[in-house]
Amino acid sequence: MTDVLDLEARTTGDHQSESRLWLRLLTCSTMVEREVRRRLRQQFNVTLPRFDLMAQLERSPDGMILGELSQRMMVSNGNITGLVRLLGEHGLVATFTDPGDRRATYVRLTTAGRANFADMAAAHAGWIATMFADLDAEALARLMDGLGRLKRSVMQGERRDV
Amino acid sequence: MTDVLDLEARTTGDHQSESRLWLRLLTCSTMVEREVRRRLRQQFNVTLPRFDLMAQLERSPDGMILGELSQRMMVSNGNITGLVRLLGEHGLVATFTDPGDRRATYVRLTTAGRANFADMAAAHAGWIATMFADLDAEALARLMDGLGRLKRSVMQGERRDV
DNA sequence: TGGAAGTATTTTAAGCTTGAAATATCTGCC
DNA sequence: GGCAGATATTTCAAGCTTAAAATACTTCCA
Repeated sequence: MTDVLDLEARTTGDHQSESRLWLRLLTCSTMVEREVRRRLRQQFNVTLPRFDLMAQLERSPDGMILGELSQRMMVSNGNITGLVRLLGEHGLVATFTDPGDRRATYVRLTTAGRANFADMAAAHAGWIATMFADLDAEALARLMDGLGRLKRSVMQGERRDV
Repeated sequence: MTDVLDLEARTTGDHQSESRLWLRLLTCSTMVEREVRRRLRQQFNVTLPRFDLMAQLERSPDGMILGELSQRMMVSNGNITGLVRLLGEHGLVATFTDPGDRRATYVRLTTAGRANFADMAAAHAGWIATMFADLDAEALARLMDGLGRLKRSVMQGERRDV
């Protein structure tokens, strides 16, 4: 049904649907992110990047190398350096050098960090559930699937790029 | 089929599906945004916030008040002040005070700004289309719909909040 | 009229983020 | 052994972003 229109689009360079979808995706993500930032600050006096870093560490009880953290969080190495230093000063994470490779630094949550994060994570999940409340299980599943495809599509493009 | 599980989830405070969906949404949005930032910098030597601001102005040929810009871009007022000053110094936007309300400042694209933006916008649409290339028309429509619901759901929650 | 409350914007201080250059260490090969 | 290239991290300067306080102007109503 849309084949003719698709062909038209590809020849004339009309990319409206994609651009509009991107705009909406960005709007959703910004709205949720702003709200999460606001609540983290108000209720836990913590910033989103610090929360995100702790969330990554929570999944690796044995610690994680800085570079891996940087990859997973999709931010620069220099960024991680500063965040880890700050969290370290607050006693929420601890670092140690890999004895087998003295270039590498491992980070892990301290006991205090883990307890602190558990509180925040529970509240966080609640905020998200509230914001997503009007989506039923099927809508959630559909979105999950569509975004999965999008993720693969974007990664595919990046691979083509290199 | 999922009713029992849903009930279980609501009683025990399990919000996994929502949290996982949020994580995936954030990943997609970050990936696309990073790529757009990179290309804007490399190919046009411009930052994403400046591009976004010009994109807003492009839709209002007669100009827009700073506060409206701030609302539409979902950023703080102070942020807009700085961006507009910078773009003004580069001759891409011009500002003038509303004669009827001397508190308000209008901004609009200059001719140079409009021309500059047209180039960038065309390239931008192409990048997005490439990144979204593996999604057919139906997948695009489905995502558009799902994100529309999500957007309304989040806004609903914010309204409840006040 | 006068002033209280509201609105538009700017300023400020603190923190995040980046890309690129610099530093330190490791690995593999001769 | 020793050196070239790869890898892990830090430093740096520039720019973005925010919330809150300050400034400037407008509106409304007694």
